[in-house]
Amino acid sequence: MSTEQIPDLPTAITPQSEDFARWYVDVVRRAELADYSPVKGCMVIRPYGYAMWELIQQGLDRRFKATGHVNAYFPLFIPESLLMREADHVAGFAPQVAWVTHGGTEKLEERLVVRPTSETIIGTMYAKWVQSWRDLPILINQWANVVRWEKVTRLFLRTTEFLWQEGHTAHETAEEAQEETLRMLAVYKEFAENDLAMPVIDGQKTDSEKFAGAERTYSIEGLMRDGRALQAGTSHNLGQNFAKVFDIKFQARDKSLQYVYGTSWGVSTRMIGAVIMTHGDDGGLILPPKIAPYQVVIVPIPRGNWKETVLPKAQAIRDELVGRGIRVFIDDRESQTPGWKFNEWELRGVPLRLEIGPKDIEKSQVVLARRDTREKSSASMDGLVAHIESLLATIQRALYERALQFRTEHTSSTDSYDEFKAIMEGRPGFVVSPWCGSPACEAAIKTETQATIRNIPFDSPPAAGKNCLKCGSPATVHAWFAKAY
RNA sequence: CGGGAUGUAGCGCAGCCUGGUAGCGCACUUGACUGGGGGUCAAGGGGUCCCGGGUUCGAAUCCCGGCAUCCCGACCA
Repeated sequence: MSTEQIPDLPTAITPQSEDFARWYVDVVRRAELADYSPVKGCMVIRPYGYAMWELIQQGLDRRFKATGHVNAYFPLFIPESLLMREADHVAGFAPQVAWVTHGGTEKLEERLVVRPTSETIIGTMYAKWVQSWRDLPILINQWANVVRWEKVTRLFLRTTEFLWQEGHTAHETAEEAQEETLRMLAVYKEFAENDLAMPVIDGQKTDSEKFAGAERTYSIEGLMRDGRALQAGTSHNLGQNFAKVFDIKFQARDKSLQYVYGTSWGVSTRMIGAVIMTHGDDGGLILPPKIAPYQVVIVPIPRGNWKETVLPKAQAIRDELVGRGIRVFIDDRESQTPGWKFNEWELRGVPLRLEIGPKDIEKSQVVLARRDTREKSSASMDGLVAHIESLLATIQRALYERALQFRTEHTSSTDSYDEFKAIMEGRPGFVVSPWCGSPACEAAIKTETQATIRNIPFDSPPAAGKNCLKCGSPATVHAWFAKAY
């Protein structure tokens, strides 16, 4: 079996090195993942992009169910008085909510907000549903859209309306709530690494970056190919904050009246943006097989009476692959040449392309082209399905390894602020540095370098004996800094 | 909300300085030949030149006002 490297060809896409932001938009639009809409700040998720979201949903939903959660649906509208109850929550979200003031022509007695997140409305319902410790825990997830009136929007990363899931749980004890918070963060990490092939740093957010109304916030953070970090998921331990405000009380085993301990956790369509920027190259999108709408695209080579010879063979292969649960598309359009299709499907990130023509049929083989390595090789028809299955698994693994290597190469550590500043100006990425825990130092670093603390990883090295990067006083932890989206 | 730029065919742009029939590339339609890395030829369709006002015989072009979008900063999944 011979292997050859596919030659580079110019695409309609701005190279990453020239302008990463533009590369990103070019890819999203040319790959037909999403498009701008006439509505300010809102995008249309096109079928190809939505198929990715459906695969992400399936992967996560299966994991949520496996950890005991069930799905439900709560209203899109939240009365003003509910949103306003929790002080920190109000301060965090009031500036960016959309208001509904009229129903038809009539002015509403009480304004409604379009949910920016659902802690308040769900908390209100939990107060009705919980009386006894026997009613706990409540483990509910919701797949929904939310609206946040952001000033700046970017396709998938930050739009006025976006799709997400939000889990909201209520527990008997603080320990249980903390376990749940960390359990779901671990689910996110495992999903990101296994299905998205995106290595992430899991850890705790600093106070200044934590969710409005939470006691503790945790996140997973990925590193994009331009060296900027992206928060890909968050999990919050709400303590008893919302329980006290919404009066979610239960009678405990010792007959006393107690407030529940809450958590909430979410990931959004932003994950699609994360995948694009973790794996993509100048040829366009590169999709991990597990979330690729088409894992294999078959391009039949139209020659002579190909419809009688090549096409049936391609269809037979397709049927066999589909029978094994592989997502396959035969691109038998006559309006495009094979070369055009090769480029198109590479641009759209399909992990594996299968070419089959008269020459292959003579030799009882096909040609396989990997998107990640851009290698082409021939493969025998015998055992083809098993070969493709193993290749897809190899690609999935290779993408993760490549992303992990990129992150390792773009992670440094320093105790010196001068060096820190130099790194942030030059080759960006994660920088691990000792920090005293003071919000003032954190804020000063952000102002001076644009870098923020992404989180404090669970496996962060001990900081005993170290001094804070910024102020020089004794450090309490090693924090992971980066410029972020 | 501050600083900068840009609005011309679906997309990317030229034309504007120096006013005179609205163009180019890609895409699209029809047909033929093609087809193993973005094919060739032929024939076509498509315009509120962002909006409003002004100057002028005549405005995409000059002047005034507005709006929108994008980029850079402060807020964010």
